[in-house]
Amino acid sequence: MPKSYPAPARFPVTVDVVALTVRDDALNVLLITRLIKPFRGALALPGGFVLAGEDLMTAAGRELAEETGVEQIPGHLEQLGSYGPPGRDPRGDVLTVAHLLLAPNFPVLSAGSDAEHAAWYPVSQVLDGDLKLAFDHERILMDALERAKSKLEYSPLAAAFCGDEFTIAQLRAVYEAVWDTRLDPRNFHRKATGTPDFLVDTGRTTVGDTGRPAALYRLAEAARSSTGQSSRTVLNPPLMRP
Amino acid sequence: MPKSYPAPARFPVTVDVVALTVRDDALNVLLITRLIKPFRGALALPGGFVLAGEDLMTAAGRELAEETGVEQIPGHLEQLGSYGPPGRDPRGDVLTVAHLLLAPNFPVLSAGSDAEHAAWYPVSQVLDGDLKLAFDHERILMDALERAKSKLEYSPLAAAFCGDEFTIAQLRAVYEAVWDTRLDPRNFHRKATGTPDFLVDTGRTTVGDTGRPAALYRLAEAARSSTGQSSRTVLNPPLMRP
DNA sequence: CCAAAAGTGTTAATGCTACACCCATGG
DNA sequence: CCATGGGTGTAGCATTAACACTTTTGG
Repeated sequence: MPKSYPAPARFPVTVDVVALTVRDDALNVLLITRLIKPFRGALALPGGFVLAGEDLMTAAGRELAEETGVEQIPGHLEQLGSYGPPGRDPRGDVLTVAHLLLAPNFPVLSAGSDAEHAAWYPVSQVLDGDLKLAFDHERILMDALERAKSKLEYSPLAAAFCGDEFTIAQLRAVYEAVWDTRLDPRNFHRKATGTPDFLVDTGRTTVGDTGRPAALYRLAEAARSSTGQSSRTVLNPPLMRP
Repeated sequence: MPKSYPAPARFPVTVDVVALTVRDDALNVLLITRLIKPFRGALALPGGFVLAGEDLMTAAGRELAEETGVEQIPGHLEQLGSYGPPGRDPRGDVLTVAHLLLAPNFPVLSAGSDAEHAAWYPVSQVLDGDLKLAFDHERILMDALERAKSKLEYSPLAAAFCGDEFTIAQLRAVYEAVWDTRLDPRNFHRKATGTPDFLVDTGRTTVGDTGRPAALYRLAEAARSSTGQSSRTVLNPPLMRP
């Protein structure tokens, strides 16, 4: 921070959140319909301005909560990267710090007309060009998707898409949705259960479903704590995309 | 960017650069000695304020050039992540966007007394606690190290530490320095040369060195273009840390 | 010829893919 | 007892780690 001659410019800083979940075996992203000035009526990532003295992660969680009506956001939140400032907001130089949320399929409150309307949209519709996003949010979404895909390979974060307890098949559905591939159920089962420090058997099973009941698993403690921005690979060997 | 009621705070934004290189088989980081107010006399990462209308990556390159005296920075520059704002700068809320430079061992101009003095320092000295860094720069360095380590596994970026042409042994020295391990020269050779779209033989060899001359390689074109923030793994299968 | 570093061959262990097969439940 | 999905076994193939060995230079 030296060289003080050029006046240190000050920038408005926003946080945006790419919230991903798996619904009906498809990857979905949380989008809001903008009600105000730039890109009014268009779809955009939820987000908003960082307040003075506020932590980035806190701001991301707060904005998400405000716009979905959910107090406690479930899942795994991490920083994705920063974009801008120049040329991404018609109002001027705005720096945005994008975040990535991997979450179970939580219900979004259909807010009243005075708030932004938030809803889940299949990612495929954005990729197909059926849905256009405001600002540079499509680029941010692309980066988020790539990050999510690669995270599943070497981290236990697929479980962040599931609830506290889940079956191997549900976990496999996450991989299949995010990677957009089919995986062999038998081999996936072995690899998931055979990976050390990944899953623990709760001893309980599903009931009432068709077919044989599936064992319920929980994330291992060692895997739970991999919450820091930089944490060493837990999945060893990694699960690789075909 | 909705909910305009809380006045959008404006933040000074800085870019910091973690420049890493390999010198004498050890990983080194570029640090400056601060000449001004906060943490005066302490070591810090090179960096400075982003100017209005300036791109983040451009700002990082500019600051690095200003503080090292080198016009064209060689190597691979990418964004690492953003830190703050609260509680990291005694002067107030400052947001910093950290960057990571993987570069060959380029000479740093010992600047005159009116500029910050930049020099390479062994990373091990920082890790051992022999060197203390200003602000939260030690944390940023830690994140950078983890990023660099994991990048070597699945990307061809180890070559960014070498010049345009290099031997397999030089490339191996990079892996050994960054990962702080020893690798079997024979197996490494096969893996590096056998990985598709990674290295191309220039047909030329080293001369004058002790022992058998080594073949000189260059990064393959396909690997060169993996400059985007999100680019699919090129090294397949990855080189894994022992 | 010797030392030193580059590069190749070989083998045993491991891991992965594909698929046959059995298990446990609901209807 | 049949359909449906959960879960296990296994054979063939690919990859790896460890190390013996050959090659090519300088002294």
